[in-house]
Amino acid sequence: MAVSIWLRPERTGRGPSPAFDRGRIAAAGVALADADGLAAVTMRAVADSLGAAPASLYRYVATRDELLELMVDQVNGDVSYDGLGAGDWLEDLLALAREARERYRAHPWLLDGIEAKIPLGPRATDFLEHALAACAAASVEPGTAIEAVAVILALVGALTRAELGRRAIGLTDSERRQAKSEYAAQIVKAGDHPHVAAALASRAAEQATDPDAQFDRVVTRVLIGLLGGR
Amino acid sequence: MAVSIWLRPERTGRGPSPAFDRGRIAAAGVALADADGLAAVTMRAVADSLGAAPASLYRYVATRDELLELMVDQVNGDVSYDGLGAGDWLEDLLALAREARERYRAHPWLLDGIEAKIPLGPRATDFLEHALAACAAASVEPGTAIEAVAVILALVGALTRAELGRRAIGLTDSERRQAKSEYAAQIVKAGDHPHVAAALASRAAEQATDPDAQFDRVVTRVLIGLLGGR
DNA sequence: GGCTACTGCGAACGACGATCGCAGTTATGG
DNA sequence: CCATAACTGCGATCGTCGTTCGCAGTAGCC
Repeated sequence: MAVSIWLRPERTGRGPSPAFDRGRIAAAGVALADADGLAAVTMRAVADSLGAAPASLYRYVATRDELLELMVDQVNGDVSYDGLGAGDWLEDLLALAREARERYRAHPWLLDGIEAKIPLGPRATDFLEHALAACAAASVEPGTAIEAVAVILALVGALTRAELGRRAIGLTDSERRQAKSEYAAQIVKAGDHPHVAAALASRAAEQATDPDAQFDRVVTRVLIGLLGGR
Repeated sequence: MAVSIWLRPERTGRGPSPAFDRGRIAAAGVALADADGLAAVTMRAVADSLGAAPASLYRYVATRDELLELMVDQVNGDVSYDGLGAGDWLEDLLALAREARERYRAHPWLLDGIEAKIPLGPRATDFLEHALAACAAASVEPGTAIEAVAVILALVGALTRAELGRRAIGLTDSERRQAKSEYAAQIVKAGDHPHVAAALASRAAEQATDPDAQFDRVVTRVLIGLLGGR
């Protein structure tokens, strides 16, 4: 029950051939989100833009969240991997970063979230003030300081998210997490994506290592790299 | 019309004294979100947990999004700034990063978003595979490689978000963005938060500089710092 | 050719965010 | 001191949303 959409095969079998497929539905959703934001992606709107009835979508997608998952994956496909592996790794990663930036620029709704905008509430401003004061002590040019703080906050968010996600992959928490875990297992079994499989395996093994020490190490490295060595 | 909640004064004046205040409402929302996720934060649920009717909340908050804004700011207040400025800037920033991590750990819904979980769709796996291959070329230990990729993606997201936010602060886009801009102007005028004011001002001025070059510079620095120099 | 597993979908349900107007309450000003 | 004005909480309600159910039609399988 509630298995991940990537493990469920696309339509095949006995009845009449389906009018659409996951790709077309995802594309319709992406078009709506690009035009009017994530909130405009309602089941009715997607169905309308496809010339179908709302209820029909549920033949392809179990829930709206799955539709969003389809949209994210669709957008993740707009990446060119040409010319990778020719130069050094730094160039490769920079190129991938640029690709990711293009993705976010073209589809800003990917960044939609509760902390999406630059945080500017009163207490957030307090935090920002202290962080910028520390940056000033590092004699960072003020123009890039606020960028640096944004990087730090995103970095912390990513590490925390990774930490929470690690538990999700390792342990069987809720059903939904277990579904994700099953898909990860299938990636490992499939054999393509060897690096991803290795990372997932080592991630499960590394579960015992101290995440706090790793956190400090990563943050320190990034800060030194970003703001200059001591 | 549609002015930011931080510019609107909390209740005062003639009528009967209000039963709650923004702080209590925000706390109720945070409690619900901590317990059952962001989706559990409905106007009815918050009102119920406060012993009030749903319609009453709209005396304190114009919309549900404003309630979420209140919640985020409330949570941003759970930060200790003690001992800052004593050591060097690196220690200060690391301490602030740890504070932020505690915040995310205590309130995981802050990280809720469309790309919140570790992306594991088929096309996302392709991207991950290429990025991890580049990390392998840099001879990063596989356990931290996937962490590094998460950092890179978050970094790109933050920079892009900052880029989009920069336009929002500088230009008068929609009404909502303009409201944020007005609050930024008030921060500058108020005089406390001098570093934030300076950053906002320089950000407006720096609008003409090439964001792409800055992007490459920041990403390169972080990558070198994170994965080792060449 | 009948059985079976599919198809799209009309109609409906419950929950949600938000609005409106009303009765009650309190500070203010003449 | 009281009338007025500006607030209060809130019952009732509206439109929209995600989702479900059952039905009529269709295509492959034995």
